[in-house]
Amino acid sequence: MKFEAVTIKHIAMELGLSTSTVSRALRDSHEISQATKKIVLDHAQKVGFKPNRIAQSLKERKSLSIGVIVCEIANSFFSQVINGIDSVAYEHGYNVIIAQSMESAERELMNLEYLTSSSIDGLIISVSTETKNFSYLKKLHERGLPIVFVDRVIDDIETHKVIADNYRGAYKATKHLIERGYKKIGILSNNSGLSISQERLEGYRDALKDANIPLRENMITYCDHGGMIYSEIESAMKMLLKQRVKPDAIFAGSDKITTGCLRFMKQKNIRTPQDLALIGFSNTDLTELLNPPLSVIKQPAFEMGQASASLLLSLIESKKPQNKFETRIQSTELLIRKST
Amino acid sequence: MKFEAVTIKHIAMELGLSTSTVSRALRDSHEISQATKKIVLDHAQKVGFKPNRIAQSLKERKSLSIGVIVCEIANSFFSQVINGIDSVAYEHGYNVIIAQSMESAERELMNLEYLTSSSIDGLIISVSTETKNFSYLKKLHERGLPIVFVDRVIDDIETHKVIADNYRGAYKATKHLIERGYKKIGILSNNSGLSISQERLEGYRDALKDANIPLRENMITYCDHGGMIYSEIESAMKMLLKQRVKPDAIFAGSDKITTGCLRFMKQKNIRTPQDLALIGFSNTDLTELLNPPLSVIKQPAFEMGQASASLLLSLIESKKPQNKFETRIQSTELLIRKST
DNA sequence: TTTATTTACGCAATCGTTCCCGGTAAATAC
DNA sequence: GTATTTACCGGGAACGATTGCGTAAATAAA
Repeated sequence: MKFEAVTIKHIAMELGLSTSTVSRALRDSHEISQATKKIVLDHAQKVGFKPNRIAQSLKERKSLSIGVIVCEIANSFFSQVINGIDSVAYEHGYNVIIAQSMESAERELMNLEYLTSSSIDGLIISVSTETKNFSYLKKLHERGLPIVFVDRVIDDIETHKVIADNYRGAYKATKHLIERGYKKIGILSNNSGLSISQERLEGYRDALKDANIPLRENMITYCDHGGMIYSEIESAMKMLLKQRVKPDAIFAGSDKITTGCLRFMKQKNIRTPQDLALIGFSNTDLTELLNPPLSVIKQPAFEMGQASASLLLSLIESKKPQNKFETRIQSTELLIRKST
Repeated sequence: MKFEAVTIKHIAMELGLSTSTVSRALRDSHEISQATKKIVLDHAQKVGFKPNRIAQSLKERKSLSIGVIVCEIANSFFSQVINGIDSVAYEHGYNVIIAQSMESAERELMNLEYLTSSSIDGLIISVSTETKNFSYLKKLHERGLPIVFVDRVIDDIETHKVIADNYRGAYKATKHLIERGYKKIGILSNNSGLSISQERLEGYRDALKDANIPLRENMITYCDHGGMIYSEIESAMKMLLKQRVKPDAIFAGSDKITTGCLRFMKQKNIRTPQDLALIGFSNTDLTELLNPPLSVIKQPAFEMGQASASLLLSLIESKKPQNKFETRIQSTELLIRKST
């Protein structure tokens, strides 16, 4: 099935003009008389002419579309980020092409190759938990592809980055637990390779230190797939709970891990917060409706998406290569509810 | 900033061949000798040649990308649908370009114009609650743009449609409430213009009829923006509760309405299910963790996305214009929990 | 009246691929 | 030894829009 569109050539033929005149008239060039412009514009309107963006892209050597790679769309945090990206991109006439890595480095690489086959002007990416080899990304960056990292960043690559204040978020959450009297705080961290994990762990560590609570290494567990697989949360929790000194509170390192943790506790009939308190990073707007209403650290996901899109667009539209890059750190919000 | 890519022309120059030979070698044409093919392929591999999709699109007159318009990405149902679409599209080498209507007919139209300016090969759309005028969509369809409707369909336009079994879902939910002893069942329907609303309302009506419970028209309320605005849920609930015959159960017509309803009940200290039972359509995977765990009708969102994508691709890739269209009705799942 | 300048438009190249036509050599058939 | 086929490759025209350059006519300046 073909969708036959009206082209500039058709208009030129029908009006007995050249394609250049039509093109210029449509772009309101000063080289075309008002009379001709009117004729062209009216006719274009009548036949419903829409410039072919593909042809424009080829000519202008840009596609007016940006690629976005996240681990999963159906994740409240990332869907909000995408929402923010979309809002800014749309205003500037850019398309947003979305791809999901599903936390797989292999799928991420495939998406990367796919998106960059000359069809995107820039990339916003939040790397997968599995990603250890950044060489392809680095090569793309060196070859001049504008890239902005959001949430999960890579230190090695110098470009704009947009993150939540993970350190302070984790610090505040841990401090809050301590103030509530919890001293044995277990942590279910995301994959240890991720920037967010390291920052959040650091906030946790410092909050304990500042409260003079000794850090127990066996209170720290990792969910290598970011909670994508429920069993890893299960085994992390089991590990924490079978120790001689059991935790009295849990700090969860991501959206999926937080809700997964609650699911585990419910299954095992562990009461919250009486038996075990729970706080975690989360961006679902349902947390206050949960049982118990969950204390969470909420990230400004929508704003992060907006920021990364506008940074990317500035990169794309700047004439000369940039070398001054910024890392935007957006503050998190601590919402205290019944679970702590 | 430009991102200089290797072209077929570069390879031709460096190898002392013509562009046609290189192109044919890369496409494994029988007109090229094995030796030449190997030389070209090796060199292309070495310099990291990626065909320019924009140029291919222009030449082949197709963009290998499909447009998706939903009301909101950050909605569990639609993000799952998109996930399904993405999975199929990706396998077939298609890009997915996503746009959000935010339940606004105006934004929907803008998205439509934008996506169809020759840059998409087909469209998957779930119309907004506000959409009353389908003429633009119809015109596009008549001009040959392959379109598949998902979830919220338009009867007037004959093409493939993918929906959940809204009628049976609503019927089962209502029947379940009746079996539990609830007889005064209020309904918070989505916008009355939507196909899903009508189908769900019909299921509700028939279930009451089959149980010989008289239908009270004042038990039916509408949320015109699909729960996008919390206040409409609030006023609908207030309306239901101030009647002389108050409902003893609520059936909510969409994801946002269901959780909004629970939010309202929590705010007003209405106990569920003692004071008021609640069941609704919802696709969040958190419903069992809510307080109380929510009984819901769950739609096969991911599968619906997959189905609509494969139907669209079949439409796109069929040589001749189709005139046999199917409406795929996928069954819903009734999950009974504590709220009823 | 002659020359310079402006106005308004057409020609043709370009972006990167693909593909229809050829063309030339070697290989085979007659 | 000629005719025909086969294998292999290049030239060049598309796809649709943009734009530098050239040029006729119209106007202004000399």
